[in-house]
Amino acid sequence: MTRAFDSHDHATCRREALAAAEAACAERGERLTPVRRRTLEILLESHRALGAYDVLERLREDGFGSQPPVAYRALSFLVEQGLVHRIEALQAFVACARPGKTHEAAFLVCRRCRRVAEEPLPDQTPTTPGFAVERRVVEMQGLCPDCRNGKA
Amino acid sequence: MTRAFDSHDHATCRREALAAAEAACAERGERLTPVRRRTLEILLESHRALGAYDVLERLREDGFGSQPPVAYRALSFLVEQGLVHRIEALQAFVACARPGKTHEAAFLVCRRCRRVAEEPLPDQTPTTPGFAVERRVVEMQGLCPDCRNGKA
DNA sequence: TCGGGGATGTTATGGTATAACAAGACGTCT
DNA sequence: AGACGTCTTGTTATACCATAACATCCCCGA
Repeated sequence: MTRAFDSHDHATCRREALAAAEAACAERGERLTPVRRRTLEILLESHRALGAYDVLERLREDGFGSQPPVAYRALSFLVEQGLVHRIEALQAFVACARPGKTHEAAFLVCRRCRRVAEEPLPDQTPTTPGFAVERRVVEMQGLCPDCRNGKA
Repeated sequence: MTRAFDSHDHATCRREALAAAEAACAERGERLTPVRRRTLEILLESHRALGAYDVLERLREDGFGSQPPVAYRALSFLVEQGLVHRIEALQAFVACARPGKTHEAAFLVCRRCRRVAEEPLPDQTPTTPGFAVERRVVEMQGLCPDCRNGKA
């Protein structure tokens, strides 16, 4: 499922992700309201990480509120539901490649095109006795195949 | 060397780290100027991550410049030299626990007290064919032993 | 002693994020 | 239907994080 860097049928990819998101929310009794849904759609248009203000601009164009909390709230909701991930090193957000269940993942982040692929996180990650790990941030920054070849 | 969460002789810990930093700079022909040295000392006072503006305030009190670039430039230099690490998830900086050679590390980051321990990074981290990893960000967020016990 | 490069300082500005409050939508209980 | 509580959306205002651009200074080598 590291489709971010591979050519694939993106229309289907998007449609499936949206359907999975709807199913996940329904199952949990959470509401995928218009702003939230549109925010997810915006992120699903590409496998790229977008800043909150990029998302906000798109939402404003679509007639939603134009102030930062509008975008941050929708993004927070989607992150809580595991439908979107925050890429710490970019301070940006990317749609989840495997929605449906909340999960942790490692990310391959292209510094040039900002596309992000998701990989499974090893069971074992470094720790030290007595430290209670709550969240694991694993991000590999570098160049994706296309950007290495100057294709993108 | 995960001393951040253990009691230890911190005066010695600090002194050794500073000596190692001086040695590293000397060897490379880099200049550990007064602002840079003071910035490192400030971070070495604790094993906690400090924001750039916290550092700046301390520098200003000590008679250095009071504008953000003063702190950011010193921090950038120290990060380049491997004497300080940036914690992406906190947008903050912590003195390196093993100065002397530039290296990558995994970090255990306490969300309550902001103390940070450094652990070796596994040789193997997730990737995908064709992706050229340039930098690895591995940060475990959670609660340190003291904060779990309400001690700190 | 005259450049020249690097370091330091400034002003100004831009990007990221949240607190606090007002108003609206919606289910539900009576 | 109407009253209530909760969740959601929207606003204003503000705080925090970061860097571009330019002036000055300092030190070293020619």
